[in-house]
Amino acid sequence: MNAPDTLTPEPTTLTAQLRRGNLFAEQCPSREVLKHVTSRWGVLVLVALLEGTHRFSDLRRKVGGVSEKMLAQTLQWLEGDGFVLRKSYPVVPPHVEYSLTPLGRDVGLRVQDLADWIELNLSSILQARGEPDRTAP
Amino acid sequence: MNAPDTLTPEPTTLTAQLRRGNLFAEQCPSREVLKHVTSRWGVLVLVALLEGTHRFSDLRRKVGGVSEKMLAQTLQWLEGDGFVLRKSYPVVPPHVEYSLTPLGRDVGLRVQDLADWIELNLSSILQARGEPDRTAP
DNA sequence: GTAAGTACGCACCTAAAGGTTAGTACATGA
DNA sequence: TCATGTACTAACCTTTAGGTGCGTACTTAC
Repeated sequence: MNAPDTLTPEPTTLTAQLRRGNLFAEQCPSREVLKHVTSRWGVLVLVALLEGTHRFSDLRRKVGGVSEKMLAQTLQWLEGDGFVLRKSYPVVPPHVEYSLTPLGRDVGLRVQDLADWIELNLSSILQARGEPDRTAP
Repeated sequence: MNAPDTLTPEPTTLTAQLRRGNLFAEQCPSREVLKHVTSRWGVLVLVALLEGTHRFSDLRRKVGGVSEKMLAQTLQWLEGDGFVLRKSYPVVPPHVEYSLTPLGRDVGLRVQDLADWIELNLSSILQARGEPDRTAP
């Protein structure tokens, strides 16, 4: 099942592999992107922004527990990857709006799908965990 | 700290919130599960196991860059959450097989969906990043 | 007059993730 | 006989994610 490296199981070219990205390869840039998207706050920010444009402090209030520093950093990561669009208005009390790019909406949906699944199946998971399901009646 | 508790934005009961899980709530156990699933190696292990049962060292070889320690720990996390089934045969060179539970297959599929999307759209992302797309001809 | 809100940057610090090395108890192959 | 593979654990160390607090340049509201 697990193929020794001597034989290439899939007939893909090197460039095709690079173009596609291969998460199993250690040095693949896709690992970085995955890290941003699945980071502790990245997930929550993406899901939050799926609901629409938010300002910085809106996000801060919505995502329970983020520090300002991490929120800023996460937004910069996601902006750098082309998932988030930052629009700042040069008014005197700062005003900045964050929204998702089309690319961001795409990942966001998949992340949300995962997040929703976990939320919905939480009690099953906790039961499997052996931790008595305290949510049960 | 955040969100005045005085106003409840959504008319859900406390038990419903607990049963469902709410990732935006700081102390919700779903955060833990999400952490395991979206951890650096958790993602890759889940995707790898979707292809079928693997032995420890098969996984180690397949997932580029994992240390034995982290692989073991990740597998224990996922086993603890009821996503992974560990079957050990008490033979003299140790033999252990890892596979997904039905619950695990469910999350795995969503994680794979996300992973696949990133792999496929990698070059668009890298372009958005401003990093010249080195995969282009 | 001052307290609060805005969107951060900077500096410092802790906790946790992650890596490295060694060791185990045998069996098989060179 | 020595090396290698197996599935780990324990001890130790490094790196980084993440948190805390401070400052800012104003404005609005109390």
